[in-house]
Amino acid sequence: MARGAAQGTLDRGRATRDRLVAAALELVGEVGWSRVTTRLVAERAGARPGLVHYHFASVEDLLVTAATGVVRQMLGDVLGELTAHRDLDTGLAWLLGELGRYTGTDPASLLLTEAFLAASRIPRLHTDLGAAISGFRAGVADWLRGLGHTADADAAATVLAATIDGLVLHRALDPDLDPAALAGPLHRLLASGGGRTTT
Amino acid sequence: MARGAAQGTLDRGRATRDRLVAAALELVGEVGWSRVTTRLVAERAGARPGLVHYHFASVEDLLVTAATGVVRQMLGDVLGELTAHRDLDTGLAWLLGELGRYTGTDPASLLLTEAFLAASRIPRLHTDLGAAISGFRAGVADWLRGLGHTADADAAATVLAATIDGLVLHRALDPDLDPAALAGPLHRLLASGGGRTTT
DNA sequence: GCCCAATTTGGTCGTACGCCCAAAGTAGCA
DNA sequence: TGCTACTTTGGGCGTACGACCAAATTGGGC
Repeated sequence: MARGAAQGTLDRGRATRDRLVAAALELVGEVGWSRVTTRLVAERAGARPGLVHYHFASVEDLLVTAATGVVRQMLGDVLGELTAHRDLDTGLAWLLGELGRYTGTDPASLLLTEAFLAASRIPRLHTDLGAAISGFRAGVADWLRGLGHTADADAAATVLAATIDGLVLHRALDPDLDPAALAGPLHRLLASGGGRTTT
Repeated sequence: MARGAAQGTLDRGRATRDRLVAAALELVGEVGWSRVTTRLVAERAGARPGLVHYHFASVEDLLVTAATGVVRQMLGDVLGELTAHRDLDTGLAWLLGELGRYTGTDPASLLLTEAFLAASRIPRLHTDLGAAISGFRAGVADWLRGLGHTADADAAATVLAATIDGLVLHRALDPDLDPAALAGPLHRLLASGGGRTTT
């Protein structure tokens, strides 16, 4: 669809395509996944409606492409920064601070939830998103093991990943919910020592 | 809109209204909140499209009414059964077993997530759902305090509530995710003792 | 057995949608 | 400079939607 010829023209097409993707991402957060339309994307991207169907097979194709890319990058960035911390306290503090930046009602938070939901009805998105989440969990588990968590790093990482998304969800309904106030319970969750790890 | 007259006719109207609500709930899970249409609800309920706008001001009004009712009842039931357990171990085991019944792709799970998402764009739903969640958290915190959790019951309850919804979300993408395997970390999370509760 | 309010019917109106396509435009390459 | 592939334009087709309403129907109260 865009392969094997001149360079400059290809670059122009790529730039337009990227603008369409960016516009789609904004709109998913603003109006919701299923209310993103050909004409809406085109208007936001400063293009004609017909262009959308030149670059993408369908509106759904555009949305899946956009969502997969941005979620993968988001999870990758968080994992990279989190695992750069060499102890649980500072890592958790950073994570909770980062979580505070997502109010649950901003476009990025909504996009994440919309993508989860859409994945249950779109096989390709289901596969790609599942792989991204799985990778995130594995990375967190490795980080925990590196910090000396010997008992159930995989389970702890799974709970942490779910909790993060759950908090984004709940913060949308309760703006007063402060992630930083949850450090105590979460620290216990991620610590492997304590009185009950094997039984 | 349906007040102050004969009984039998009112009952008939109520029954029809209930059928519309039930149909709407099913469809939200099947096709998604924003793809539920007047005609779809009517067909599922075995009624004519015009009826929807006799009983409800709009399709959105119908969806908000339906979702608020069912989520409130769902949270109430879970809270009631959970707090009936008099120790952490059996309570947590029951909760994780119950969680196993929601695959994340069944209509009930999807409805919950759809409602969360829709609440960010519909003020009335935002208010009602926020109150329901807040009540759930408070109930869980009370339960924990009753079990001797003295340090940070509110924070622990908040994390637990978020984790539950997060797990429903993640299970939709990963059917192999077994809630029962997460008892260890979650038990640490909810226990108040341990080595780090005050600092 | 009649009356009237509650309920249901069946159809219409205007709008917006996704997808498609023929034609025009644009820019590297020979 | 002319060729060719890539990109963009602008409009059109068929479909489905939400909302609305006048007329018909139903059934309990008098």
